[in-house]
Amino acid sequence: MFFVDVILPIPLNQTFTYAINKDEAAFLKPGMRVAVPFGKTKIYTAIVYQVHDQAPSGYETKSIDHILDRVPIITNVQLKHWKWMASYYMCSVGEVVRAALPSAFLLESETIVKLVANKTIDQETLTDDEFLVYEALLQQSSIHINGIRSILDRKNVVSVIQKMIDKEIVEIEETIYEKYTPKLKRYIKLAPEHAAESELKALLESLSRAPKQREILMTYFTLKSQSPKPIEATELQKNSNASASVLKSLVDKGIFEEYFVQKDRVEYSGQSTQGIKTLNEGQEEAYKQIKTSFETQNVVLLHGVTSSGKTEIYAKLIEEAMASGKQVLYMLPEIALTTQLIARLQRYFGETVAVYHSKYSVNERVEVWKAVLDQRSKAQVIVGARSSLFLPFKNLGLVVVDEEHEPSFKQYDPAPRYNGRDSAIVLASLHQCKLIMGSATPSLESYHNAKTGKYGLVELKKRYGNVLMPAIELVDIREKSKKKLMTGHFSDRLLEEMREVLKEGQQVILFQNRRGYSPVVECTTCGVAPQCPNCDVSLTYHQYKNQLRCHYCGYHIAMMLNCMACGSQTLDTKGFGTEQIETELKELFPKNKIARMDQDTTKGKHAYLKLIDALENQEIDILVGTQMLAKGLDFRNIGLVGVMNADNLLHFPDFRAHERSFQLLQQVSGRAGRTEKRGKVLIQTFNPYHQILKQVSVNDYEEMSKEQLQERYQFKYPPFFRIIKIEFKDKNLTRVQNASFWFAKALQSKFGENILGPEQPSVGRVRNKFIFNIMMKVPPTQALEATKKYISNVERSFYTIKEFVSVRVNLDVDSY
DNA sequence: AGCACGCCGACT
DNA sequence: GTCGGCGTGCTC
Repeated sequence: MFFVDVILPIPLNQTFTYAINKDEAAFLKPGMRVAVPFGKTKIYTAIVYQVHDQAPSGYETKSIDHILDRVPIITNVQLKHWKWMASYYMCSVGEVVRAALPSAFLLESETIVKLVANKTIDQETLTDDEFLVYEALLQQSSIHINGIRSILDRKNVVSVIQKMIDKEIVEIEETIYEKYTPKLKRYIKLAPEHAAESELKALLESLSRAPKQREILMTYFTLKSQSPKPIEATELQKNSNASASVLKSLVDKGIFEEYFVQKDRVEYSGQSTQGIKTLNEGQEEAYKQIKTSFETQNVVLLHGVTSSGKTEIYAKLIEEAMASGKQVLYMLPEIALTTQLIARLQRYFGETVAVYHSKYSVNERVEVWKAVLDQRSKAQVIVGARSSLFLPFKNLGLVVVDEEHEPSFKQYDPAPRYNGRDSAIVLASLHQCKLIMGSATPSLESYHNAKTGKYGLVELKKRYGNVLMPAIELVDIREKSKKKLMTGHFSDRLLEEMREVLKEGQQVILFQNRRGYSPVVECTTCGVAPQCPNCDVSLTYHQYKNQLRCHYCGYHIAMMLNCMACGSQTLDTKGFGTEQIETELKELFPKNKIARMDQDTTKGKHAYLKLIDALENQEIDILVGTQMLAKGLDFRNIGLVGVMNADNLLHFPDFRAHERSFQLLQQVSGRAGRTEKRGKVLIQTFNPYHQILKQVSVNDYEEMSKEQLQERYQFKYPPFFRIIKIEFKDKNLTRVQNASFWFAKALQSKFGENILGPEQPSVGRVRNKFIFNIMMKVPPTQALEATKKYISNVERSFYTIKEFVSVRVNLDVDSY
């Protein structure tokens, strides 16, 4: 008897054991997929973890349904890495698998309904619903359960089908189908019986009365003589100017044969068009330092000011890793925002660059996966967002983590709540390769790690081409408004500078942070603001659709005319988002072209690119935008960057608010003046004496980090203490309250004052579920393993309490 | 997490 | 009297 332990993509922290026969046992290897029955009805895709002959006790094993792969699609290193992630981030391996595999690899069974064969049915005995199903099945032979839902136009169709099963009219079947459909290219060749030279003349004569077909045939021979490569159907059609039907008739006649070859979607057909730029002196020096550092360190932090040319240094390192035939992973925070960078890498490395991230279609992702697995040269360099670290690398030679400080490397909502940068470090160590991370404003954790010798540290303080850092000026808008020098949200200084820059034909970027400060609608009579019915937040106003929307659950309604509370028509849009700035700008600068970049205007697939292009082609004079503007955009002609209001950044209730503000302001400032002319940055604030703003204005990262790290130390925050967040969710307020207090008490008995809360977060209810959080600070001396184990134990006894079984507990390790 | 089983209120 | 609400418990 043989058995296989498999991992199922579900949040249960265990493997499941199935029976297999001897042949299967010899064939199955860890990392292959099998389809297994699970529970009463479902069939799931599972990952083989190990094959053995130890019969489990205590339950009957089921047999596997069938094998889905011929070779493992997951490597042993991946399984190791995923196990580490599951244990470090306190989730099940199944949850990691779910996040890691392209969904096309994880098929689930679907219920299919069919008529029972050869049965006469007395239609009189059917109810209306049953008749509809019956009639539909006469047409289509089998229907998907969702299809029946739409036929009957109701959600609960199971009972109807159950009745029909009882009456023996229909039967059901669980089938899994392959979601992945490789894209095929159609090729044409001459049928073998006509291939002989002697046949040719006869063939052409036979077509004398079909000039179009003859034409195609002639074109075929022309193409064939030009190059020996296979001839594509579309190519043939295009060259002979024929329609698809003419070609088809030749195929039907048996003169041509068509055949299909799998085409890979993800290909960049271009060659590398230019070598890597020669490094300048500063870059060369940094490069050498990195190399030296790599001799003793596995991780090196490259701290280089904005526009200092970090990418070229990465490129040089990548080139080197590639030269020894190794794979390279280049991780970025938000791939959609970096088309510029991808284009650059493709110029350097041509078709060896493949892009991978969650917004690609499932099929594209499967193809990249397979290309990496087979170590194909066209996926030697992978550029991707955090999920690209799940790819099946076999021969990883270098990992680059660009914009290392970006918060979007952390996944918050569904488990695994992992940090892409940190997980990449573990990945690199499993592959015994080096990792270079870079940023203009490193995260304090990484900087601290570098300063204390855990990572190597290389600094690059000069901008490329010795362009000067922009001049940063703080504008006190409290004083300005006292002196009546504000026009809407614009100070006289900002307007002055804008006019100046525009006059010189340069462009302006205005930055309006939205987080925590949205355009809320309020009634000026009774002071009531419309709330989301499902979440504890005010709805925000979206001008371009004239809607009120909830950022948390997506709820939206049309903007009302009358206040819902008092009925008066005195609703006013308060606060100021990008829309309002845009409106003001249109009045202030009627002659200039103004555009806006935020979640609203970049919804469509290419909307973002269009905006970037327009900005690059100088079709936009002033661009107003949110956070998005801060991320790695490289424009030549920005003379001025204006920050509308720096205060709402600084006052965000989070221990990282100061660090984040510094990073954001520094990054936005970096958009200004990337050419010879020195750029200018104006930061409007109510509090120009704030430490962080002063540090931003003189570019003093060093001072900022020193001061912030001191505070972190004093208040027991990372990088000195770890933070584990425990989140409780339930639709009953009292229940979550009780649950979180119970949990906190259990932890306090062991960890005392290092347990904070429970507290209701600033948005206390989302999608009709109430939320409470406990924060746990883990001192550096406290063993992390043991701490996690303790939490798990508390969680286990927590769930034995009846009242709490419905409460969801989410653990978030390093929740920052 | 799903998903089926099972026990109580509002309709034919 | 049924339908269908969601509490409870299990999945190799």
